[in-house]
Amino acid sequence: MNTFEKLYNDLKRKYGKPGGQWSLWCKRPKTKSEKEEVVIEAILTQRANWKNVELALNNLKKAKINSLRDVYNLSEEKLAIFIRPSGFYRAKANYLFHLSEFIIKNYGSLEIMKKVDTEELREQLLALKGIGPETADSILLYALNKPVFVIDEYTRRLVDKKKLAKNLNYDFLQNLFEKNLKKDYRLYQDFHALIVIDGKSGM
DNA sequence: CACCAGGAATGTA
DNA sequence: TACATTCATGGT
Repeated sequence: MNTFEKLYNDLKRKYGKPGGQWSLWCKRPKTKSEKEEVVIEAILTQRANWKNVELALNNLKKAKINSLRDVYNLSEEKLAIFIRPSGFYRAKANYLFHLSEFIIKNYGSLEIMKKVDTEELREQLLALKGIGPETADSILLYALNKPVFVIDEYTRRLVDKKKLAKNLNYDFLQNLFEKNLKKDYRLYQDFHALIVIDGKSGM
């Protein structure tokens, strides 16, 4: 067992199955609706406190906006009002609207989108405004069950602290984790969640 | 009251 | 390539 597999086992032993905010993202299998919720949350959670994401999500649910198609049928202005608590709301409304438009118009559903090659999907997502590597990979991993390892600030801190690498570049770290782990989306989902949970628990 | 959270785009040198 | 700034709300 290598360093990365050991690290996963340690975190798993310490925190168990990822809960709280992660119970949905790490749920398997997810319903169609749950996958779409993950896509929406992937945008809302950018540089935001999860509590604020929940407030925004509740606003959407109260307004019966539960799908990407619902989002696409809204105006950006109305969307912005609902997601206001998540911060950067004008920018996020714009990002989320265009992401929904992209998925609905090009694929119609996440189930059909999932059939496309992972690298191609990643390129397409990265071409959209407001979607960088972490958000793109979060959507691929948690909404489409594609085996791509998500890198974030907590991952960088952990890699730095454990001295697993000196280069903290996104693509480098992603490749580092992927080449040292079994290519399994379930492992990637839980591992990344545990890294964030561990990072937030102080220390 | 100051600080900051699952980022990403834009501007400057 | 490498930083600095901007976007914004609500929790602590």
